[in-house]
Amino acid sequence: MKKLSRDFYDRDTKEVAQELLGKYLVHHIEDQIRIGRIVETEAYLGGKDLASHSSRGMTERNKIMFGPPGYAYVYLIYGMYYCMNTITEKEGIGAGVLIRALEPIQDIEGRTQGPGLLCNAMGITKQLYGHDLLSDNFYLAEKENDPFKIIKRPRIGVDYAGKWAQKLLRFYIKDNPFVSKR
DNA sequence: CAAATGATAGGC
DNA sequence: CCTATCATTTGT
Repeated sequence: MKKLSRDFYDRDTKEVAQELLGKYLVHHIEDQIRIGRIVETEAYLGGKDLASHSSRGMTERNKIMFGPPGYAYVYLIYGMYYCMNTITEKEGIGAGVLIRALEPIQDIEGRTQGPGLLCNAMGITKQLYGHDLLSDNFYLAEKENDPFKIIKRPRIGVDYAGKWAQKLLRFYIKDNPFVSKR
């Protein structure tokens, strides 16, 4: 499988979010290789996007978002679940793409239809915070040639973000059963 | 609909 | 320093 290059992430966040659909998330754990196909993403912009952690400036938690593209931003939410993002665009922007759902491909146990569940099933924890996605044990890989239709919807669970909550920054593969409900 | 559960951002 | 809040999930 072909690893995605740094250049892939160094582009407009909305484009990266859409093109991430269908690609593979690969995590080597000891002698296992866990692989999931990305079926749902959300774009989190830098600057004024109130739904993004980066909208209130750089903090101890989100500073990795302001770094160079192609790194993982993993954080704990609601005290019990991890969420994983990939950093996009140039250093200093603070943008990224949240991986919301995966289709299990290999060595995956449990459900993957939701940001918290998928991290659990993939074995993603905060030890992968700031991890380079071009490394050998944790990376994203190119998709096979199989076409699908992309649906655009408002993001989920970000009602507090005012008008930003209604923007069409959530993307998923049409008719894929592994996309999260709601 | 509410609880579980802990890091953290922002107010004091 | 304190505490309301949160890019969630599950069960009643």
